[in-house]
Amino acid sequence: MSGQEGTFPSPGDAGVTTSPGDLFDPLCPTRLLLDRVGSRWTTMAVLSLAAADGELRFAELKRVMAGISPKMLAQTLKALERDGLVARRVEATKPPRVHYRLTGLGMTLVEPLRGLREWAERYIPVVRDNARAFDGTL
Amino acid sequence: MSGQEGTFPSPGDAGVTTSPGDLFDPLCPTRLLLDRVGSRWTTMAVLSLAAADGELRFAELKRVMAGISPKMLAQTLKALERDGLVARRVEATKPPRVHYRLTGLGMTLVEPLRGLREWAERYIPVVRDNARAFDGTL
DNA sequence: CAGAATCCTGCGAGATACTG
DNA sequence: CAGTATCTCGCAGGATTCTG
Repeated sequence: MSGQEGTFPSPGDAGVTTSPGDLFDPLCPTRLLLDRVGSRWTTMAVLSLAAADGELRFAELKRVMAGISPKMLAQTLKALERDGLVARRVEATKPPRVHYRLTGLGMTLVEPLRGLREWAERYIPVVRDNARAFDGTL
Repeated sequence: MSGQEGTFPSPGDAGVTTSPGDLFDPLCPTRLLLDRVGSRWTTMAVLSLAAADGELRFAELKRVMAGISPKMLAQTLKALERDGLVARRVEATKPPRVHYRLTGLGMTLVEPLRGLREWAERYIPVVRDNARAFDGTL
């Protein structure tokens, strides 16, 4: 767990692929992203940490992300840490306290996510109406 | 296959909150969005249709979305049509031709998606490096 | 408190074959 | 060509229990 923290890219280096069909390719960036962010828990964890605007402990996250099992939380956090999106800080007290926060990299993900979320809040009601209408006329 | 509500032991708090924690709530817009767009195929379909900038036929989509089974394609398209994101046009020829295109609503989704995609193309390499480094120092 | 280990289950999703 | 119908299997993900 060395410094995957400050490991920022040269913003200049470009994408690998640009055609959408490559989503099928396991190496396609967008596919890789979806493999991670496609999960509810991952997204929720990032959004929760972003909302906290600082650190949250395991139990706090567990409370905020109502309904998540400790297993899934640990798993989700580990994946995020592995990817360098979340940083883990252990306080070596007798009952250990572990704090999680978004890394700089993790924070860059918040904006695109917010875009999705804004879309959802604006249009999902329409989508629900569509779906109901569609079902009604079946 | 109509309503899938009630699967959750909704906790006592009946909140109309907008905090990210609501992703747990089956009614949360963002959750609903993730349930749809979280899937690779759905995203790929929208992106493919957006890239085509017009209509695509079933077989064309099948070709573009390499590797998808007819079942998954039909399923994905039906869901998108149900949500009003994609429009279906049937040409009643002897071998029927069916065309799909994004609706106006569907097009509004492209931008947020593009945001995600740009993030992916810029940062996924970093993420991969982080993951490899993380695994290496395990 | 933070997590690891274990068991169990539903259904997401692929492959295949068939029909209008 | 544009789908539907079936079967199967993997594994995500929930509940539960245990430990440092």
